[in-house]
This record gives sequence, structure tokens and C-alpha cells, in this order.
Amino acid sequence: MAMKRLTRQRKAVLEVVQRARNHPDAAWIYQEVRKLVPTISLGTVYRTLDALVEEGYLVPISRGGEATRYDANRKPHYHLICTSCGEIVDLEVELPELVGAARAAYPEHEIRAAHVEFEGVCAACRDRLAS
Amino acid sequence: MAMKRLTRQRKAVLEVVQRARNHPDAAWIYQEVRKLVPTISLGTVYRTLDALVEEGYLVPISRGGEATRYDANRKPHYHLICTSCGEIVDLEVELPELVGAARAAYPEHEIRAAHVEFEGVCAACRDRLAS
DNA sequence: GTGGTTGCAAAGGCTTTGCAGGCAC
DNA sequence: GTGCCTGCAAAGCCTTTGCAACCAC
Repeated sequence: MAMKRLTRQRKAVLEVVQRARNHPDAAWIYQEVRKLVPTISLGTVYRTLDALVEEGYLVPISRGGEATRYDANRKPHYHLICTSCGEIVDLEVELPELVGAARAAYPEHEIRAAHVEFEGVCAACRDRLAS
Repeated sequence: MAMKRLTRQRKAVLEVVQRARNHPDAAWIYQEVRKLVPTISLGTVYRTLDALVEEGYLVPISRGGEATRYDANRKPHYHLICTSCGEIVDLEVELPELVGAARAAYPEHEIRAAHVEFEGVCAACRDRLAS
């Protein structure tokens, strides 16, 4: 059922994903993992990523239409998606509690979590566009 | 360039979308619109929806892997996605301002908006599961 | 009449899956 | 030895697109 065996493939995917700083998608991970295990298939990468998400090691970031990207950052943080270059920037900021407000207004629902995402222009693009 | 002509197809899509209470996806809209314009194609539905999104009449809600759903609700509101049935429930609640907090922590980025989404069990499923 | 719009069908991109062989345990 | 995992390739799903005919203006 649950993926439990520590195979070469899974080790390699874990290593790549933990080292990644880019919120990579499956294709990028596949490409990198092939440097460690050249015979791995894209299907296995997807299966492994699914397992890692299920186990909570990864958080999927899915933007409409585009490939799902994966985030292995342990620290609690939020994402800023740049409208200019599409990059995902981590924001480590403490935000006001939202779940409480929603629960107070809608006690009939069992609200468990809130997901927040910011949209704007990242510093790099801001500088680039200012020229 | 921009879709401007008021064709039978576009009228029908508009009518269906405005009447919809379900955050429908393109397939559901297509099915409904065919009751009004039986010869319409799915491609036209997609093209029309894209145009309506661009013009600001609709807000796309894209969940990873699943079909994009469209929201025509004018009032400002948030969404609760039920982890049990997948339904999207509107929450009309005022939340604390988030953009300001993020801007204060990261003045180098040009943060423009925040998107919030809740996750939990909707009232219907809660009742159903309690039995 | 003109050019945006449509229908059709094919293609596209990402992701999942069936199956036989292989490997971790 | 057992059954989970892998590679391969095909299929699935949602969405986009090229093209000729069409119709709103």
C-alpha cells in the first residue's frame, strides 16, 4: 500500500528534492534525479512525489494549467508568485490568524486550515523593469 | 483581438455562468449551454470562459490536477474547499489585512494581493459523517 | 463586406496507470 | 520467497489550437 521500501530511486528523489531551492516541478526533478539514477522513469518520479506529499515531506503548489511544483521547505512560510517571471519566492512572515475568524463566522463548517498565497512583482523583476 | 461581438454562443455562456450556483467547471457549463445552443463546441466554451476571465467577470479556481472551476460571485468572499466531498463553499467573512503585513516584512517586493482559501469539512459532510 | 467567432478535430502538456520483471526486506 | 516497486509505454484528462466556414456589425 504505502510506499515504504527505501529504494535507490526513492533515495535519489529525496536527495534532489531536499537540495532543491527552486520549488521545482516533476520534469526538473526527473532531469536531476537521472544524474544519480540514469535509468529512473518519469512515472517513478511522479509516484515517489505523490508518496512524499502524502507523507507530508512535500507540499504541492499547483497553479492553474501549469505543472505542479513541490516545496520541501520545513519552516512555516508563504509564497509570493511573481506575475512577471512566475518565480515563487518564500516569505517568512507571521500573519494574523485566519482560521479563527472564519470559524467564528461559520460555526457549522469544520474549518481546519487556511492557505495564503501572495501575488506581485518580485524584487528582481522590479529592478529589471525599473530600468 | 479581444472578443467583442455578442454572439448567440457568448450570450448563452454568460447566462449559464451567471445563473450557476455551483462554481462549475468547463464541462458542466458546456453541458448546460448545449441546452440553449445545442451546436456549441467545447472549444468555444473554453474560449468564451477565457475571455470572461480576462474581462474580470469570472474568477478561475484551479485545484491541482482537477478541472478549473469558475466563480461568478460579485461579492468579495473566500472559499472553503471540503476535503470530504470537494465542494467549494462561499464564505462571506471579513478577514484581517494580509498584504500590509507581508509588505512590511518584505519591502523589496511589490506585493499586490493575497489569495486565501480555507480547507475543512463542510456542514453537509459533517452531518453526514456524524451519523 | 470584413474580420472577429465558431465547430470540428487534432494536438498539446501534464499526469496516471497496466503490466511484467525486479529488488528490498 | 513475497509483494512492493520499477520501467516502459500507452492512455487519460483537461485545455488549446489550426483552419475553413460563418455571422455580427
